[in-house]
Amino acid sequence: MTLKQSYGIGELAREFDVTTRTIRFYEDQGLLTPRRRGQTRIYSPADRVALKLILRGKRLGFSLAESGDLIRLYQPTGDNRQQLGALLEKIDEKRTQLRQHLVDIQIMQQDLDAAEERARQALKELENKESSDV
Amino acid sequence: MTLKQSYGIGELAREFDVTTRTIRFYEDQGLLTPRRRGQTRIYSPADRVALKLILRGKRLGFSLAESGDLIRLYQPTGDNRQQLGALLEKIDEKRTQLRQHLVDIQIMQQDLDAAEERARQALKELENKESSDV
DNA sequence: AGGCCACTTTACGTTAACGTAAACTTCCCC
DNA sequence: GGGGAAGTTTACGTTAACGTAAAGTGGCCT
Repeated sequence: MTLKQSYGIGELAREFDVTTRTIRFYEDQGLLTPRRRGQTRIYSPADRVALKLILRGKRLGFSLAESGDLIRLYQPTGDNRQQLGALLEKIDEKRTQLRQHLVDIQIMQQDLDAAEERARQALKELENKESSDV
Repeated sequence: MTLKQSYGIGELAREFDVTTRTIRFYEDQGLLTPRRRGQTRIYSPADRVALKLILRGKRLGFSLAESGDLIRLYQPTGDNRQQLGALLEKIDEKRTQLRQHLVDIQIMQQDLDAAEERARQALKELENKESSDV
């Protein structure tokens, strides 16, 4: 068995730990485009990848609209030079944004280091105090 | 001149490009604690740092409540062992979260690389087509 | 004194991203 | 053939994070 060809809505919901309501909402926003068998939705591997991307975007503080942009970046809509140019620009924008994210994360990590250091120091002092209390 | 001792609300708003409404809202949420001169707010360097942290958190997709946690991590509330233990746990949580962020960013950067590659390839093909059109 | 600015409080409005409930169909199982 | 289980549509509700408007205060300038 290679990879699944299609997924049900509940299946995806379980895998990514979201509700079916959420998945349908993303479709409503134009982020997912499942086909139908009768009236039930059938999701392709591409839909699954898109969903993954949306959730990753959420973790990084991207809005659904922004994630929509990203999804469209990966779909070969590239026809004329105009669009391709705009595409490259958008990619560059996102890159800049991600770089800022990296900086933010590094600063936060340093802050956490400092906070941990202070906490450990405070613990040490408590212990010293106790041993002198004996 | 070393560093400013205090800041006005408009001053901070300009520096960080937010509205005064936003700053007052953060105070309402307990994230900032300016003192008063008469009825106007006076912000300390610590408030300014907190505001910076909040906005950095926002860029990373943190809620105001989460940023509130972070702010409290940096304030030496550390009194008893209980609290210090809980503090260290929280720090570790945040660290884990930041690590996930890093992974997310790396994946996105790779995706962007791939998208750019495809776009450049598509451009190339357009050019080839044109040169054969002459 | 008049006017302008920066500040204040109070309070209702708004948007994104879903939650939740109701009422329905379809299929499968025993 | 009755009853889950999983899917559907429709629609109103909710929360976070502010926006926006109205009405007032205090200082400074000329």
